[in-house]
Amino acid sequence: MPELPEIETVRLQLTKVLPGRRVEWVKVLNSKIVEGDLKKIVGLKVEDIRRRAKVLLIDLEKDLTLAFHFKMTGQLVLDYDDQGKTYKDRIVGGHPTEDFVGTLPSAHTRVIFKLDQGTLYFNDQRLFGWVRVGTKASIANEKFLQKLGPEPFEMATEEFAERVSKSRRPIKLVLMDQEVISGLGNIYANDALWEAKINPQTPSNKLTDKQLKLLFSKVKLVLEEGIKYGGATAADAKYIDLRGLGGHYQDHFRVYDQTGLPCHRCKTRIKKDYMSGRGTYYCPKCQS
DNA sequence: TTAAATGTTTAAAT
DNA sequence: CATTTAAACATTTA
Repeated sequence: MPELPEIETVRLQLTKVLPGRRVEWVKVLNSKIVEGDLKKIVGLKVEDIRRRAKVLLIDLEKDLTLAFHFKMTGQLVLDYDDQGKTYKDRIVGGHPTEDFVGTLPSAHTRVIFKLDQGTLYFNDQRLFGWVRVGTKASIANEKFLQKLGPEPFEMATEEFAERVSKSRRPIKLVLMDQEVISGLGNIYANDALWEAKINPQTPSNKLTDKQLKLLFSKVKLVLEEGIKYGGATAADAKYIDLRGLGGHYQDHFRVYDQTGLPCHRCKTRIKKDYMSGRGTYYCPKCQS
């Protein structure tokens, strides 16, 4: 599920309660998604929680780091008081499913981290995600993190323009290319292009300086808004209002998942095509 | 029954 | 070599 804003939302939530907690034990329910020996972190205290692109990083004592990638359906649920078993005692983030509010561990729980206070569950129904453990440096040096392009909020406009305009590929695919700019996925790429009035098929090297500059500002705008609203919880509105958890960016989608609805600018119906197998939403009039 | 889903990797085709 | 598309991963839901 998650893109940069959804992971950032989880990070902000966990930062409130996780630092200082000690790991009592770890139980791996599906070893397929785990790399490294999670036993290494037993007895260690959580020090910091970071994010790089769509990867959540939990730093512990002894210079160790846990790295989580949620891919399409990963989620973290922290039952922070061990009060048990209702959503009232939980922090949830990631792909919204009934696991947020049901009994844990669930059928999709892959790893359980028992803390001195609270329990953290990593759930992932499709098993695309992963959890890795290693020294801070070894995690940072892994191929996946190594290849990532700059963070949108740490990149200069000129750098964005230079990296993006180097490619002849369609701009939407370039925005989603984590080696060019990291953190954008299908929702925010679609929405940023609508904001900038650029057709998703436009070859990146055909964009004018003006368009590149505008696009970069819109990229940051939609990401900021995603973070402001706590990320997107997709169409599963049933999980949104329990505690105000799960995020509300879906109420602010520009074009993503808006097929057939009127464009907010010109009322033309939003169209859906496919690019590289991914749903691509745009206004055929103002993004022509 | 078929299609699609907020992601990434790999192989195969252009 | 650059680029593109499709398939793969595994599961659920419309």
